Amino acid sequence: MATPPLADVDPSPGAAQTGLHARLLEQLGTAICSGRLVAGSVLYIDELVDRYAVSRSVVREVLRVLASMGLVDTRRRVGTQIRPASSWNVFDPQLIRWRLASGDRIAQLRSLTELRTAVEPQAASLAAERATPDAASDLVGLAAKMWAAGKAGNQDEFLRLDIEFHRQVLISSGNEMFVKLQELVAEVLTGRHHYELMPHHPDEQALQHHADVAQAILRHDGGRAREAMVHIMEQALNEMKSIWEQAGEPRRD
Amino acid sequence: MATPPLADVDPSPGAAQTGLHARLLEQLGTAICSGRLVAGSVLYIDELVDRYAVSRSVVREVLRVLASMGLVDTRRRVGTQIRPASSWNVFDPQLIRWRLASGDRIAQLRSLTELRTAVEPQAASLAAERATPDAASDLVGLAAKMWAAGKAGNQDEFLRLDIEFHRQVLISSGNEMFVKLQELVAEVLTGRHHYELMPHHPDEQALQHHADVAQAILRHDGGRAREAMVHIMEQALNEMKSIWEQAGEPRRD
DNA sequence: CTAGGCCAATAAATCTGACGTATGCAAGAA
DNA sequence: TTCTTGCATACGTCAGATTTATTGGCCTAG
Repeated sequence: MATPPLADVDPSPGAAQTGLHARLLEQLGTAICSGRLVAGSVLYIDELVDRYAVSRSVVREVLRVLASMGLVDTRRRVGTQIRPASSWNVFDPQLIRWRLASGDRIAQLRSLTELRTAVEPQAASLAAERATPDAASDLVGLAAKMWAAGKAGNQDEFLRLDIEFHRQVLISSGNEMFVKLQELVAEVLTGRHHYELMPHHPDEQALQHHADVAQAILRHDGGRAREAMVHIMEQALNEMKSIWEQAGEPRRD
Repeated sequence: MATPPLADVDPSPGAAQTGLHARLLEQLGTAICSGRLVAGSVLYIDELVDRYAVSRSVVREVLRVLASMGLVDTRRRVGTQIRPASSWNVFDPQLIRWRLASGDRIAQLRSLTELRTAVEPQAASLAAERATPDAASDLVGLAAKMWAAGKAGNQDEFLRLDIEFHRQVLISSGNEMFVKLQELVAEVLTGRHHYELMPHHPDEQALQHHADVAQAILRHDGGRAREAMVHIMEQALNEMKSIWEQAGEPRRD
């Protein structure tokens, strides 16, 4: 009932979305994630065809994708039912973006950060075992550049290097799932979703910890690499906490 | 060229697959994951329509789903291109199942286990902070039952309780992503995918560690909960290692 | 000979109408 | 009350047509 009327000639919400499929997917995906479409409620193909003025092909293809994400469940003679959040594939990048853009933003940010906190120390430890000498040297170099950028107060450059550093560590861990996870985190940190992000203070300690991680990996010292990374994560976790502890106020959508 | 001819009247590979959509999705998904369809190679809708004797609707809907998983990329005037493994959404449950059934089985098992090793200690720590008294008591009860089943040598029951125990810990962590992760792990452990799995020896130490985790959570002692869970993970990791270190032999597909 | 813009071939994107099919629900029988 | 049967329904699948974006070649101007 509270669903938007149509999206025929809507140019695009934030970033340009080309193609009817992508646009309808975005519409329905965000509607479900935001809770505008309540779990248990039912959609009908013909109804969507009318409401959004697109063909059945488009609607059906979108519903198939949403079903593969666990957002909906379509059955004969019943229609397409919205599934509860517990059924969603919360690791789907697309779904994560929708949730970050919705009211679940804080919860999603928290889940992702906690996951990162768990994974990166383990990744650092594995990297110490598996990193090639070249990769380890690159890490040491990156840490040095971070130090320079931090001292110079160059925040943009620092953020870029920071992300690159963590990416290299996760790649060196040799675990493809860790790498994919980092891509998600990087997207959030880059502010590609521009929600009020932390200023990202590079302080003395953080710089030292990054250097420690690089050194430990170079020396194949998994224990120290993990330990240093834990400290980095604690700091990141605290920064995030300051965000979501003050965040309880409502937002536009 | 090496792709199978058709799947029109193929009943089902392992488990019953109902509907043309599900069957074609399975076919293409496993073909890509197994490497039979090489990254970079191109498929055409009409070609698939002919080869599998299904309508364009079915093919298009399947390709949309595969695209949302990052397995393929379909562009106008070009066709549908198989994407490299680095682009895949390796957290998609469906994709994980395909990979577990393919030649990537060992690598997938390793990635998932390493991820689990990283996550569960963190989850135990968070659970110690957040678990309700009821949930914590249940955990203690579960640990006790595990002890009993372990002593009695009841392996099936032990496995069931083991999975339930870890599920409860992850649920109590309050992190939805952790829970989803556990669902994947449980699926593998249950042997629902029946690949030769470890015998799963419940030894004295493992039993003690589970009890320790439960006790620590009950007392809100995050540090000890994490520590005990680390021990459990080390043991699980070693069991897994014994699998993939001896596994280098070729398989049917 | 190179760079930039025009044009046609192509394969996906979208639309449309029809028919098949499983299935939830209710009416009727035991 | 319970079970069976039949029907209405909304998705599943099919077939064909049309539109549209893109690619790569071709041509002209520099």
